[in-house]
Amino acid sequence: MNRQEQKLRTRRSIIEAAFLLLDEQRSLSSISLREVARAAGIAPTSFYRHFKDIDELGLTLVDEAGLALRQLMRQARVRIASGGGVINTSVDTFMEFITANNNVFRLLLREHTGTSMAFRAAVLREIKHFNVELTDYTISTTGLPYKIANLQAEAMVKLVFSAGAEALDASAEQKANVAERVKLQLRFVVNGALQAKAEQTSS
Amino acid sequence: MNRQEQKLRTRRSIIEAAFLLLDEQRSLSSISLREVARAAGIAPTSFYRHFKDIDELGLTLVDEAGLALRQLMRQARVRIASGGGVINTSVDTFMEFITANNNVFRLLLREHTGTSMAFRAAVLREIKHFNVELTDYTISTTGLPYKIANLQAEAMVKLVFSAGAEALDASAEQKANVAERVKLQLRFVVNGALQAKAEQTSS
DNA sequence: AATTTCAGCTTACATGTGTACGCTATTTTA
DNA sequence: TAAAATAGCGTACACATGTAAGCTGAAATT
Repeated sequence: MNRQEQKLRTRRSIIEAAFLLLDEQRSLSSISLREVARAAGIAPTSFYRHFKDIDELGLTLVDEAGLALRQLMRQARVRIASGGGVINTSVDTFMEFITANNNVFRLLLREHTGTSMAFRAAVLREIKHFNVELTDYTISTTGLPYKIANLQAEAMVKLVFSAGAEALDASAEQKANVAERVKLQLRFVVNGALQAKAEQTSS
Repeated sequence: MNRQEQKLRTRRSIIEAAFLLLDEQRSLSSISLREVARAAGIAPTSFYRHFKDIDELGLTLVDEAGLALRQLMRQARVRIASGGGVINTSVDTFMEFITANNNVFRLLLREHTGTSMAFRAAVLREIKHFNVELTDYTISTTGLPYKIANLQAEAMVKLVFSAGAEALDASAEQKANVAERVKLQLRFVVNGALQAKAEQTSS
């Protein structure tokens, strides 16, 4: 067996072990090097062959989570193109993501307000992606001026993430309920923004 | 000096020491009993004379933070009564609170998505207070039907808390900027909700 | 075939943790 | 004034942590 291959494989098992540890009760800052090593089936000191720090592993996890999120966006865009309503489709896709990638979203949520400046920054970067993309989309489909489109997009992303947080540990019915509510709230925002534009142009 | 008095005083110093420890880099789950005891100027084992657990201290802190938040609400209500616009006044009051009680808000924010189910529940209870009060207020001032008023209130609280999170570690200018933006977003929501009511009653 | 590289291991140590146990000094009660 | 209660202390222990040092065997290079 190739050496690089094996190393990559071990690296993977470290990352996946870490994700598994990030359940309901744990955050990045509370998982220890030894614990991860144990779960990955390697000696504590072997960890250093792959990551300088446990913080470096943390950043890697956030990046991976961001990647998954971007894939989600792409998926949502495809679905929107094939009809169904932007808000409906986006929220549904998001909720599916949360359900399927429970720990991934939990990581982003926790570290968004977590104790590590570096992790917070990394998560913020991912959220910014959402804002930018949604702003562009809004401008191109509704012709809203940038400022309003951007405010709208930011508000929508915040509401969806908040709803995600609520839905994270909820039952299927509760999730459906949260989804329904946030959809209505998003419509408030969209209609309010449209109205703001009308007022602005008529003055 | 009275004995109860002295005990209360020590208890206070434990609580305040803990709040001081909860700066930018620390969360409830990461402060240790010994650390708190050290900062409070007592022996580690004396801690148990006041709290069963360090978790019990945690819950106490969340409760105190919630109390401060409710005082904030009262203050906002007084200010609103003396004119200035609901949204403007509320957001400004909130931002002042965040600035003055930095660590208190940080605690609520962190534990809202934190690792302890008990802490999360405690924070959610405080947020629910906001929702209920704002819903009632909205119904009484605008006559919106309960469902819409509630959705609106929930969305507004979420947006304000998100903005608070953004403003937490920001400069004065950045804070002003965040405040301005969230005010506009809140207007989107309010107008959107009004429109929803109009549509509902006309159908 | 000989040499170098290196992923992973074992051992070891200093440090921080929660908390059990029992003591002391002072206040409170009887 | 004698007895009981108790806030706070010092000591002690078992345990987990991060990581330094050096070894091993297999893969890669020469």
